Amino acid sequence: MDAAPAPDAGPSAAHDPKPEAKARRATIGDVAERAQVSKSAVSFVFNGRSGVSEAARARILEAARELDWRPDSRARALSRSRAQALGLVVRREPELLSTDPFFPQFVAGVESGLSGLGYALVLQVVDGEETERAAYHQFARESRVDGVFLTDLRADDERPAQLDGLGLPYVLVGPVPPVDGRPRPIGVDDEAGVRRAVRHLYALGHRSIAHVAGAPGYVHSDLRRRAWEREMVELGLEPDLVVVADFSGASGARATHELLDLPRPPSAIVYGNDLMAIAGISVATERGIRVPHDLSVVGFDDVPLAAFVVPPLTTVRQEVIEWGRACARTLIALVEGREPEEVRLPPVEFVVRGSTAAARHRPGAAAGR
Amino acid sequence: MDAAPAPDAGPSAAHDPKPEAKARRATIGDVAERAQVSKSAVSFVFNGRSGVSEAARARILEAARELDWRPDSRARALSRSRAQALGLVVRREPELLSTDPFFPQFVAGVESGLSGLGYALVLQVVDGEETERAAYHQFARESRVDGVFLTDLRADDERPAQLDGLGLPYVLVGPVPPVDGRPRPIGVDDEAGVRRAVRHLYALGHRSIAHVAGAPGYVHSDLRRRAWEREMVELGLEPDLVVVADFSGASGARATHELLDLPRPPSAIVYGNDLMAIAGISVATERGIRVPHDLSVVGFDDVPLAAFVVPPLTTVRQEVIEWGRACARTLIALVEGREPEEVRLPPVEFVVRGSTAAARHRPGAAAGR
DNA sequence: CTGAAAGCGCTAACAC
DNA sequence: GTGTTAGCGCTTTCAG
Repeated sequence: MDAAPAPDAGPSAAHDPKPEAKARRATIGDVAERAQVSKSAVSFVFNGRSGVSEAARARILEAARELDWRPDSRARALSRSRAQALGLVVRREPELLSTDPFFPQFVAGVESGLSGLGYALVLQVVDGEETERAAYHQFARESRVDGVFLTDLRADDERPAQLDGLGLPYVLVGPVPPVDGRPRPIGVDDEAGVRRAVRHLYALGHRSIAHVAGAPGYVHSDLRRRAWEREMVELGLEPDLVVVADFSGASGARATHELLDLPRPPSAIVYGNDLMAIAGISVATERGIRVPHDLSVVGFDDVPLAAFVVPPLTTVRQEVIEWGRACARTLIALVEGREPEEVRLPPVEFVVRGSTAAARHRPGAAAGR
Repeated sequence: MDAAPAPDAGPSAAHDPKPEAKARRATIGDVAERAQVSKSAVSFVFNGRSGVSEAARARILEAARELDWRPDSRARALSRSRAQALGLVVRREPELLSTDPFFPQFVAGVESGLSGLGYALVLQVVDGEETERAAYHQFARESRVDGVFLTDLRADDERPAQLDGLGLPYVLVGPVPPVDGRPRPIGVDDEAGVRRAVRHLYALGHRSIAHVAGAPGYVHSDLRRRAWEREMVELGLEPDLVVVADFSGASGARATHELLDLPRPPSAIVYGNDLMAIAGISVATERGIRVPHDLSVVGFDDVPLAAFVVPPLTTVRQEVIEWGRACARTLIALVEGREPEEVRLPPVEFVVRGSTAAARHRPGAAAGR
């Protein structure tokens, strides 16, 4: 208590970051001066433009290093009329947020696509349609970002039209059917994954294969459901055992009960995601139905836990990180007015683990022919 | 091939957002003109400062609405010398990224704390120490953000010192012991959760309680481990059964094998997180050891799946969203030079499910006394 | 209470 | 090749 006006007053959570290093941050002018060149020369060097002699260039780089100077992103953004940032608006129900394997992986992929290109990723989490719309509006009107990723597309999604109106470039992320006049969507082939799952079960002798669908209205839920339907039909089976759930564990449990309560329960279930599948296994086990002996189960996503539940989950895996990277690169090309490279993503992978097995012949079950 | 220089050339994923609406975005000048006032009047209104008559104020708001104008964040950032953005650098190994329930929830919480305050969240995912350091450096030197969240603190973490050097404000996120001269950390009481888990098992008659620790070097891993140790000692038990893992499912499985291979395997295991615990259950089951009949298991995190595995996992839950919100508010106060409010987070919750049960008296097991 | 004017730090024409 | 200069759109003194 002897240091008079103590610079650090009070036991707060605050942290005052000016011990004395409040020395004005270097600017492009300082660098130019130190390197004996004009500001534009410095600018040119840091923007990869020609027109600076090798000698000057070396001095500039050296001066910048000595001053630890980097172009101020705010000033740069203002004068280039570009934010140098890309936006991602995530709309999620609380329960799904921390379960969804997509979001973190996608973000990681996007980052790796952005890396070194001078773009930042601006994230916004919203909880409803209204706030979602407002988020895009704000991104655009405040020039926070130069473009956005559109994920979790819904049937009749209004966001593409909204963004067109706002003049904000975007990439459609997901297994979305292309629409003329719209940017081509970037996504993996969910359909192929589901079809392989159904065929796999068929090959194991299953003829009564149910589907627990994800939240309706989302393109990826509906697509997975239709893929199941189509494959069933192609195999000559009736696609009648479907329960609509919402991707949550609770809904998966509920749907499973519903299916198992049927007079003729299915011998296999294809779930719209792993979370529902794992909940389904839990429900079956609880009811004394052994997986995979009495019931085969397939998930979708291949969450890291999938390999560690009992029994290990047979599921469909996508390379989400790769996917995010491709989206980032495409969006950058887009906002910079360049032609994006053709995107070619690895196909989905069908991962067979312990939750699927040969169908047991149950008397009374709808066996083949 | 007849439309000469077609404005939309090629079947690309690109999307050109200028159908004609390239109408120059409104600026503060347009609003001022329309409202018959000066630019500063508009600025004052949008910054909540007094000095504008009610009439003028109303006209300004009306004009802004008509023009759909919002202050340009880039220009505002430049003139206020503030980015109006907060940064989060996430360093994660690929496998853990999509499993970790913390990250998405924390982000959601931060967003809800930011909401309406005009700050954006800038995210960066990095994969190593070097890129991590570079990320903070870049955030600071380019003035991308006004402050950052520091998560996943490590013992002897160099980031606080780095950020002090860079003059970038931060909040420490986690169950970190406070250090004088540093901003007070914001976190929940991991220790209490682990201690409750151990006491719970003790009350069930377990005397041989092992711990599978998370990645060493992280404050939260070490804290959980020490909490287990301390509680064991207080209960008069020997804290000798500990295996160091790394939070991944694979490591949890390995650690579990190791413990079960012991001549006198534990009757209960407290894991550093749910993922390892679930992998542990899987391993035990595989080996013919029934959970909870032969082995009790406790996790940490309460991932959404925890309730749906077989058996449902007894675990410790934290209110991560609430936590993120508090961090956001504190950091904003910090960067704005205000005194942050005292943070009071809800205590951890111990969730008892089906993976713990009374200890079975095994002959030869180290029973009480 | 209102208006004019000087920046914020950088980019990009445009002369030299 | 290199330097000069005028903005980018907003905030914020400082006169009126």
